[in-house]
Amino acid sequence: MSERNVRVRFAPSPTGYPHIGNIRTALFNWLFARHSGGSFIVRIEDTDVSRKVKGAIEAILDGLRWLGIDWDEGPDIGGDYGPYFQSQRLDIYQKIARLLVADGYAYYCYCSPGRLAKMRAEMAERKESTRSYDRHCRNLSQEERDKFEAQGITPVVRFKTPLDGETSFNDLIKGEVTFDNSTLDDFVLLKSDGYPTYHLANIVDDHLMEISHVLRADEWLSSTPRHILLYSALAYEPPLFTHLPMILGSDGSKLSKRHGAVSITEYRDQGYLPQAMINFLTLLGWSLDDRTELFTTEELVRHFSLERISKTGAIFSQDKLMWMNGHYIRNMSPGELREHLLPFLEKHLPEEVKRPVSREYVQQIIPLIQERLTTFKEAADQFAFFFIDQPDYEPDLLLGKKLTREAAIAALVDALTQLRKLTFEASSLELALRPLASELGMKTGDFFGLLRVATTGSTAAPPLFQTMAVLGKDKCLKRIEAALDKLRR
RNA sequence: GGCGCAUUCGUCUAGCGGCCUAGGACACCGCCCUCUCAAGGCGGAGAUCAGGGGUUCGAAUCCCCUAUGCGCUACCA
Repeated sequence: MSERNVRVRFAPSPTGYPHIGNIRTALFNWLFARHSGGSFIVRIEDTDVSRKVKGAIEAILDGLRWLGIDWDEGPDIGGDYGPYFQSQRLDIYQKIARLLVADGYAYYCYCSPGRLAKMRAEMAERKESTRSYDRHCRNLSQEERDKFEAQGITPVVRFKTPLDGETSFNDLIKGEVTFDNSTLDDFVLLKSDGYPTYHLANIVDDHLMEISHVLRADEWLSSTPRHILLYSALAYEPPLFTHLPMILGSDGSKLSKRHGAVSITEYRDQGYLPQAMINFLTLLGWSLDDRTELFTTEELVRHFSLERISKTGAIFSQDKLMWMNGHYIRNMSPGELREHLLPFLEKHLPEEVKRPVSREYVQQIIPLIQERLTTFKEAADQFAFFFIDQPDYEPDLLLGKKLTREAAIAALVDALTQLRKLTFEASSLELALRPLASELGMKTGDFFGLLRVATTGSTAAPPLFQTMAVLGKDKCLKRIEAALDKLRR
């Protein structure tokens, strides 16, 4: 097996949005494939008809594409091992299920969902250690079977799990894991609607598609002995298993919607960079050493190794993601940043702002906002004052803590007369305004603070003179006049 | 309940018997820079390595027990 080429797969189920945890699994598979020069395959596990969600496949694939994760075989591009939709491989699973029954490794079960539910309820009530199928149909006589068939019941196919012995396997990160067969139940292989369960389809396809390594989430560890048993019943050679630590929510349980955004597309829409997501997600469960944590994708591919995947689940830290995203934004060229930012501004700036948003103008504000950004969507709100007509704020904001109304008015009036005479460049603005502060008997900080609120509507903004220069004389004078109005009212 | 996996600063992690009086990063606090906010620089606080037994000259690192957490326990994946 180890001599074989690396062939790994990402096998999402189209039952919802592209969950961050699933995407991370895809990412690890992809990194491993690219690192070892193997193949990365996408296979759609659409065997649950009732839970199928329209548009889910495209959303998942889009998420991967956005991150730059590409595949060598898959639903859209095909490949030598297709089809890559399990719903198109039903005949294969059915044939193998029949084979398993014929060989005595599986059997037909006619139990109704109702009987099963009742049985489990009773078991729970009696506090029995086992809460799974009671093997009612495991040893049905031909006669009994005929009776059920005559009633028109479509059976499911169940695996005939060995009653004793144990099953163990060597997980590449967990090591040797052993289960008593007696703790395993006779799980369903083929449902009554003719679709296979995960267990059957997974094993059959991994074998047929010559998958060499299975890297999947930790939650699968418990079903691995069933899979091993199936491989052996089918006389297939099992792949190498690696169970990945899970991504957890802030309370330490499996990351889910109640923890906040869990779909990769939400992060895209909030204005996170693919590079930041890749870097961050990889570090949730993998590390190179004791200090490196900023990686390009190429570096990740170069260094990635199964041995350095950690064993424990990791809590998803929004804080660190935001820091990392800010880091990548700061490292962009102004032109790149502008192109990334523009669509977000178009979409999220207040309606009153004329569209299309001016590229040249955005180019001008980039140097002022670049180091202040953490996400693009946030920029549309935080720096809207650059675009709108008049910022909206409470008059008291102009006064701050120590300024009296009279002093503020006097300062703004003087500033206005000075400003009217000036050309709006950062240097000339500073040259005129700095002395004015002392003439007014104000500290520069207080005076500039006042002007900052008047011109931007906020106490926190990029450097004042540059901001005013970009805003332009006309806008600044109008805003200061408006500020005076607020104070006099 | 049963089975399985896990357990190092609040969080992500380094550590695979002596280099550890446990290193880095995010977050937090302070200082510097400074017109505010950031960014950046410097510094600080923060983990008796879940607890208890062993093994060893020596254990965060190996073994056992306990506790806790998480996962699985569907005709879902």
